[in-house]
Amino acid sequence: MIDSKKPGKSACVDRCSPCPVACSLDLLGDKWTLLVVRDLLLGKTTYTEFQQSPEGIPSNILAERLKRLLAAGIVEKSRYHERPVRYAYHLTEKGRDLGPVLSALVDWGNRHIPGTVPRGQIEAQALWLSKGG
Amino acid sequence: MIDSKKPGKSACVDRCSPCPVACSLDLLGDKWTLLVVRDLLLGKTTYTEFQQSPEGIPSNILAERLKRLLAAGIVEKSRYHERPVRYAYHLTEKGRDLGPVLSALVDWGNRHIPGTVPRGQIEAQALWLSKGG
DNA sequence: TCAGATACTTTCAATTTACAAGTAACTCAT
DNA sequence: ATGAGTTACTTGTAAATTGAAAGTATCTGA
Repeated sequence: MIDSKKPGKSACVDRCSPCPVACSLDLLGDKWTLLVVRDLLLGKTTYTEFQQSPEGIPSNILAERLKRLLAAGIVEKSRYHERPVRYAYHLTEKGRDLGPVLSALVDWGNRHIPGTVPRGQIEAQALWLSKGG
Repeated sequence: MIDSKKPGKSACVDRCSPCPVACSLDLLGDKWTLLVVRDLLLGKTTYTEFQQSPEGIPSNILAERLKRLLAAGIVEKSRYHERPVRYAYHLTEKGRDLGPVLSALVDWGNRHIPGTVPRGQIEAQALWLSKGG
């Protein structure tokens, strides 16, 4: 493993609210971060795989988000191949614990946004959804 | 009720991904939107109440987010008093269905961000959490 | 008539994002 | 051994979004 997290005794960095929702959103509240987590939960591991997702995350944003998730202890990075150097990203336990959040978003989207691919079809690909909700 | 939603046959406006997570995040994926939903779930109803939350949402952002939530059919607005005109915002069923998403964020925050106020203490104020998770 | 409350809107500097292109290290085919 | 291709990024820059502050409109009550 290459990067590590700092324990940090107290909570909310940006906003200094005591609310767990506010604190979580400081880290996760944007259009891209949870999509990277989704990809990781779906079993993707490399920079290129994340880039190839249908939403088309910009490269600089992806790099920045991976750094933040790494710093937050939500993902970890490892070299899975030397010469040429290749990296794999994986969720930590903290990251896997976001399963229920993603799961709730899938359910809400399925119920209220017509045309979204149903939970069952995602389940076929993913491991987390079966136990996530 | 003052504003209304358009049904709209298909789904994802911005990104045109079929993923329910991506579509949900197009609407909800930022630092403030879900905090307004949280306040609504906690029983707050007026513009001023939202502004008074400890996170201190900027006034222009609040106005814009309320418009978006209104347009998306997540909240509805009503006059609860004439002369002086006073407005109350409430969640629609679509909005109340975000309860599990917020609930999952509370659980994740409580588990992984030290110093956040525990679910039990929020439950005391809110109705949604007891059945939301 | 004048301070105070509610519900916003406007202005503008600063930050963030998106898009495109570039870089560095290495492989493999010719 | 040269040159195209792959992976994993970084850099530059224009455009969009945000944040902080101030302003506007309407009404109340002293």
